[in-house]
Amino acid sequence: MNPLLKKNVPLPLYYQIEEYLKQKIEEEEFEAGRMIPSERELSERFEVSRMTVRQAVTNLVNAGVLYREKGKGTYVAEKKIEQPLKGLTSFTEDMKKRGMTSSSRLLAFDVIEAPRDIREKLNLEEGKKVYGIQRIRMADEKPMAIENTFMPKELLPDLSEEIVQGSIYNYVEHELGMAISQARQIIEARAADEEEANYLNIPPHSPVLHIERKSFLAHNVPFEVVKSTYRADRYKFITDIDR
Amino acid sequence: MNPLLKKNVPLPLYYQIEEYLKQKIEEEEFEAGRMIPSERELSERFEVSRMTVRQAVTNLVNAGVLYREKGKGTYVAEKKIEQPLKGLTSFTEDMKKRGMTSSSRLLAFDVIEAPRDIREKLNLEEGKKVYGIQRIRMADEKPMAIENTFMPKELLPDLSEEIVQGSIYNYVEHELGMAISQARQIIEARAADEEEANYLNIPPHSPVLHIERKSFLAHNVPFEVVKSTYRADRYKFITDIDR
DNA sequence: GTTTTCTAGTTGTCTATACCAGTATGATAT
DNA sequence: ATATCATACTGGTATAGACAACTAGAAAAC
Repeated sequence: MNPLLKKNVPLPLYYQIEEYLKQKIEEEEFEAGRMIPSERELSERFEVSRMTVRQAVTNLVNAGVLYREKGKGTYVAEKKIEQPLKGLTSFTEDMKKRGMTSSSRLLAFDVIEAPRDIREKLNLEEGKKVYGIQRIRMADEKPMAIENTFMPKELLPDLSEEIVQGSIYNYVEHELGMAISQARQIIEARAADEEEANYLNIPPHSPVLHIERKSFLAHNVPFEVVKSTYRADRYKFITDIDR
Repeated sequence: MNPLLKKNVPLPLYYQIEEYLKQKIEEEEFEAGRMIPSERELSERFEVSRMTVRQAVTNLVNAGVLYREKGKGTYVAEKKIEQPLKGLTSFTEDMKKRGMTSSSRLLAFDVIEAPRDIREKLNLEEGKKVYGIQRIRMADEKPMAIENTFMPKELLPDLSEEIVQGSIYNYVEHELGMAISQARQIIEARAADEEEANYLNIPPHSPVLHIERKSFLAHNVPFEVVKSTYRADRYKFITDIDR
């Protein structure tokens, strides 16, 4: 029996071939732009039919790991550019990816009646309470952003300052079992007002990057509105687009 | 011969089956959440082998149109929510979506030796030529942004002012048959310099939104670098995130 | 009535084969 | 030297069948 594949294991052969190919690419035995063995070659080597090899290769082509050229061969694709901000990242994760340490100073943790714009953005009725959390976010010990977070009290009845000091997203996803599925961000340039300039330790009227993020749970339930003001001299927003 | 498929036409059978299924879904003969005929049923109806039907269905599953449940059947997926600004949009499309008319004033259309930063971003060797295109972008007849586009001459040897006045993306995709697959954008806030303020008709040192976009063709071939400067009082950047 | 077993139907995996359609290369004819 | 052709590769499409894994419901056993 061919020792390359385990035929007594419940893993499909095509899946094992996928793993084999991915590993060889990882080990750079098959390099980007180089051809991998042909389908017929692989089918002989693994002692499986060519259709089985094709299933493995097709999956990797769909995943963007390989690409085929008719009459020529199948090649290893260039790695996709790294997705720094794909998905939702917390400030902490974001700074970590940028190679900076992050810390934060809690300025306010209140339960307030939702102001009108927040109420509308969170689809709340008049009089409903929200958490209003204000923090200074620091990167490498220096101020990076002011962050104002609003979340409906009814969705998180037991939110505390301690939890806020840790990872709110972690708490929501793992403790409460709610998944944040989508978000929309609106990004604009502004001039810092006196208060912002003061907190961020920059001259008044300096340009700042203002980001408003609205996050949704499953079924498009609004979950939070975060208004952030970043120092423009320290922060650039990066976003990748796949078509 | 089975009249449902044209066997004397160069279109693959699996492709014709895909089209058939998509049409039935479009016509709501197969509704969301409802089961489509089984693979065996389809293979009999079309008088093709089941593997051919599977190829069609697999493609639609990968495209998110259908989903399979082992032992039960194959179902029509719910339509995805429309992504307003997902994907790469041209200035024209962007303004259209925002309900504004767009126009543009060409300030420069040059072929120049690539400056160092552009050369590095486009992976070009020293001395290679690039198009340098400068435009004022107007929305509702008023200045909205300054746009500086750089594209390698070798990728588009026959680019002309006329093409630039139209849709470059259209030209690239449909005339040249190259597909733009990915892009990265870096967004930051700045204070407008004298020249920018002048072109955009805003006070000097006003905040502006600076967006640098780098687009890629297939296989991560860099295709263009666009540096845009938007009036912050008129433009907000919106981005949606799916997890 | 409740539980278990059977059965028919579904998708999942896999084989062995065939022929088509592009590509590259070397032999051959000009 | 330069075309042209033959050939031997590559991936693309398609067949007919087999058995496995899973689901739902009907039939049988209790």
